[in-house]
Amino acid sequence: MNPVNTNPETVSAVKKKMPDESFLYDLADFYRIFGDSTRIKILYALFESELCVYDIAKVLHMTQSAISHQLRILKDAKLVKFRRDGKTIYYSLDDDHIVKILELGTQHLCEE
Amino acid sequence: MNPVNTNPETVSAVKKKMPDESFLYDLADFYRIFGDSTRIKILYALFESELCVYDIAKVLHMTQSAISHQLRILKDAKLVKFRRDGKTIYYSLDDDHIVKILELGTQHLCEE
DNA sequence: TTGTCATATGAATAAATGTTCATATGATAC
DNA sequence: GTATCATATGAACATTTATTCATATGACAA
Repeated sequence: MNPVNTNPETVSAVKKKMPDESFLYDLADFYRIFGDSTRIKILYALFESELCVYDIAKVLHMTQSAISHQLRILKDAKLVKFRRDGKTIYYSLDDDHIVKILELGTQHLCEE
Repeated sequence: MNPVNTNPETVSAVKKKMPDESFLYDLADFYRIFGDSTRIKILYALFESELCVYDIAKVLHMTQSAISHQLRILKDAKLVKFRRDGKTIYYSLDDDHIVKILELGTQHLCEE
């Protein structure tokens, strides 16, 4: 049950260099947002043009409520921003890193 | 219930430029792997050094079984590779994009 | 104010996911 | 062969999470 063939020096060396717990949790939270196809689709849609909530729903063939819930998550993570025009609210991408992150993921997928 | 103030031309234009459904699902699946703190920790640990399963468990203060389950996911996604040395199996990072992706996430988190 | 449009949100449900526990596999030493 | 070490895996459980439905909010028009 208790392994013997381990390397204690390496373990403590790696432990020392590990980032803070809280940072690693924040990082995982950040990537989790990209880990849902609906949110990925919203980001790709907004990559082309700012869109109101109902138009995003039409592009994705989903309900307004489902889109609104996901936009809230994207908004909290500061991945999208919005502006109001009368009754309509237009959403758009809020960060240049997003495009780069999506591109790197694409690269990884295309090299197999 | 049925909104009137939408933009049909924009909707169809965005629809045309949207990537394939299957690609977007694959992309979400890829990012979902980064969206768990245990897997993020494993990746950061391997960033320093190749490690056997039980030493990863010691670094993260988790059970061997939990680590092994997560390594399977990372292996299937081709984010880690392994080599056998006798009874021991050493895991290491398998892709340069991983480091870049982790760096971009870090940048995003640090600019708030 | 009243009515309508656009969006947001709370509760409920169903599905996905991570960890634990027990056990299996696979390699080495005797 | 048997025993032991290192890792893998299946099933069960608990937690998280995405969508739906109904309803609330908030802005504009009449």
